[in-house]
Amino acid sequence: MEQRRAIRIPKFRRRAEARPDEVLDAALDLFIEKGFAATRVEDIARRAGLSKGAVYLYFPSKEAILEGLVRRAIVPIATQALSSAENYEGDPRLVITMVLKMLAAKLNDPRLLAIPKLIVREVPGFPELAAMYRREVLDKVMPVIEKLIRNGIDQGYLRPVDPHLTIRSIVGPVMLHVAMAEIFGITPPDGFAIDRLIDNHLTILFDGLSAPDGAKRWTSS
Amino acid sequence: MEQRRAIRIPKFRRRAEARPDEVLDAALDLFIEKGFAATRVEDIARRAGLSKGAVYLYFPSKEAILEGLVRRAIVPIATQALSSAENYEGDPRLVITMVLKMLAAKLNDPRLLAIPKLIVREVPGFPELAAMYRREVLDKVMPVIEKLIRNGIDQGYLRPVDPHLTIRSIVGPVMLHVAMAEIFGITPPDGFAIDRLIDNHLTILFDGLSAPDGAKRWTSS
DNA sequence: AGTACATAACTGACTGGTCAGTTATTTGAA
DNA sequence: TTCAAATAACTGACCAGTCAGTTATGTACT
Repeated sequence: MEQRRAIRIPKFRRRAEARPDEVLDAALDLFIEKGFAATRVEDIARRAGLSKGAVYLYFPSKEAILEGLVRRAIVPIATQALSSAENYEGDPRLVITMVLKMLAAKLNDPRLLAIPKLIVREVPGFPELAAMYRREVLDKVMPVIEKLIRNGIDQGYLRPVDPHLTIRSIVGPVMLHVAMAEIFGITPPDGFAIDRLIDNHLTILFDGLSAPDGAKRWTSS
Repeated sequence: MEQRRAIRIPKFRRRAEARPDEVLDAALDLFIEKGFAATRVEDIARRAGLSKGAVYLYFPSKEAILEGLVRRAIVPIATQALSSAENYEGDPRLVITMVLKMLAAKLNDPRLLAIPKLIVREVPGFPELAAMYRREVLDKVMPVIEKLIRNGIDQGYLRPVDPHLTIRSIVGPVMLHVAMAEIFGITPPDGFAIDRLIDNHLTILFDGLSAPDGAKRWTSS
């Protein structure tokens, strides 16, 4: 009808392979803003420049959109993290430092941070989501870290700890830092400060909280 | 259960001060089971032995039920944790150990664990909930722990770390352990094992992950 | 080049069901 | 007899998913 000048906006695009990604982008924006339950499929459609019906040409249900979203965001990160740590032989503290810093960088991007938030939030009503995340990410990443720790112990870099449980000691503080900032808005006085957090955390993680002088080695129970 | 003979179950109870608590109990059960959004007010009423309308005699809205629930569960715990740690002067590692074990015990109770889960889940659609939790719990508990750490440093028990950030190093691993078990069903081979986790965590927290021999003190960056 | 048919891409009104909150009415304790 | 306590039927709004119809694009034939 009206194409004013040179450029025309095509209304249909045949072979529209880009569409699913556009829908996913729009959905992520809205899920971040209002959460899964509170965003209507029609809103997603609108933002993607489509009608509601068209969305259902690409995704069978609203949940499928969420699942697609998570899968798209997750898989590349998991493989990246894996490549850093796999087949590494040396001081595991170097890899742990690297991986944590990489993780922190990722978590600075709101669009990536949104994914774990969505998972945590929607799990009760959508268990397959957690199952997928576990299958695609955790079941791949955790064994690698575990092996890293085990090697570190065998080679005398680390004290003999439980490798499986120690994963929580490595990652937990970072997660809690993010969660506190996100959920309760609790940050250090100088802002999010994730780099300072990681430095502080690594110091404690590797060398312990106890003062070296006068403090006997700690024994639990 | 049902009494056939002498005693009769009064159908109305005037001045029913017990009612709000009964509604809260019922609501908690259902929120644990299906989450906030998916439980209907009528279900809550039914389980409390009331009609839907009656619930609205005691609570102005569904959200008010959630808020009441959280407040009722939270406040006693916060004060209890506080009394353990306040005005303590001595090796802070003892208190930290105690508080973590107490925390772990609490988190074993599904009805208590449900509260933070509900908060995390419902924050996006109900920010006052997070604000309340922060006001009533975190803003009271965190400064106490921070002071504990500061004292520990001053008295030579602990190395000089950032007290505010170190809170995450203390609590984070426990939280992550719980979260992993709850959300993804990931536990050690021998079950939830929170006690073993805490032992492993405290060892690392106080004495560090590094092997004492041959390993130079860790310096970040 | 123009015309006709084919089909992929898309639309938006509609349906069926759900559910928070309201209200007219009933119950029973005092 | 009175009235707070409780009920059950009702209202209004919402929204995921459907589908009959529309529009843009491709193709084949002349």
